[in-house]
Amino acid sequence: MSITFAQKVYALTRRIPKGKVTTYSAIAKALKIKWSARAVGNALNKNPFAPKVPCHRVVRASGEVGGFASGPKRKQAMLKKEGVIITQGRIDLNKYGYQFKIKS
DNA sequence: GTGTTGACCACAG
DNA sequence: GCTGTGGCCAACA
Repeated sequence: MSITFAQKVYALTRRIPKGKVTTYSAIAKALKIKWSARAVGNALNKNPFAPKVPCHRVVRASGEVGGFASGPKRKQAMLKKEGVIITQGRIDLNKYGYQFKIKS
């Protein structure tokens, strides 16, 4: 059984440290498909690993929480609980923006 | 196999 | 800052 794109997304999402957030683009980049954040969102949307994969830690490149299955409100509250300060529905990617290690 | 949809991003105006 | 356009990917009908 080969590792699929979605599997990689889940693996990386699970890797996100607490109190930090990442963007779909960041994950896409880590997967070498930076031009396809859509596929990342699609994989997370299905999110078969719902409780295992902290999809709420994944936000848009603009810092907006974007959309979530259980409602963005729900995710924002959780992020805030983790220590992420959200302002006007946005997250300071400058401070909480987590970046995956990308091999050259 | 084709067409549409989707939790998107980047660029131009 | 917003709108419109083009683009890639995966999954579903």
